[in-house]
Amino acid sequence: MLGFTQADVGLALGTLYGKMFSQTTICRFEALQLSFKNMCKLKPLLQRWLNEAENTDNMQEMCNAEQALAQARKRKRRTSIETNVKGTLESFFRKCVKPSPQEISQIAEDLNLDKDVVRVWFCNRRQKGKRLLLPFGNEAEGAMYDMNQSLVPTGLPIPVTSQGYSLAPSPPVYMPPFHKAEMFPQALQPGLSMSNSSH
DNA sequence: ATGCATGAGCG
DNA sequence: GCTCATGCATA
Repeated sequence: MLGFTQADVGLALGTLYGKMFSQTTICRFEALQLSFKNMCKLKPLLQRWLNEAENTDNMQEMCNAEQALAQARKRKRRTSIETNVKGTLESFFRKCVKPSPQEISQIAEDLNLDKDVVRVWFCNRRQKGKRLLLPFGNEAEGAMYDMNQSLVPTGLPIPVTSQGYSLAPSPPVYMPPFHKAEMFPQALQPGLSMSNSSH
């Protein structure tokens, strides 16, 4: 509504509070795709920015990129994994969310991929499953990760394989007492939705 | 908007 | 090596 892009906002947060953020992070914030903790941390900053943006005329300055794109080409190039290979990785993931280094090597060999690519894939896959689904343990996946006994003081027997991951997550006896709308009400208010109204 | 990657921090 | 916050590069 205010005519700012996600990149604009990320940049403005930098000149405004010192800490800059990328378009990616702003996007993921809007889509509620960050961890709960991460969302809580960023919300106040974005809240403040929004107040500023609504009550200020001259904000354009802050949103002008003057980034020094003098990046040394050190970063590894993004490897693109074929969709059928991704499917195979997914099936491995369903069997075991946290394979041992040996198992990773085995999988990497089977799929003709670099060991580190497979390792990072599993890291990212776990993170992806965790960030959104954990708070709303309805669709099974999120609860699969850190089933610490500390959450279940009754000492329920949780089946765990020799690798240390649980195969059959017993239904959480502690239903999270909150919902999306209660956590980030402003994200659902029609007046604040930032859907692109152009093109 | 999202996939693969980096790096800090923690054992 | 893992998690977690974060982002470059690309779909």
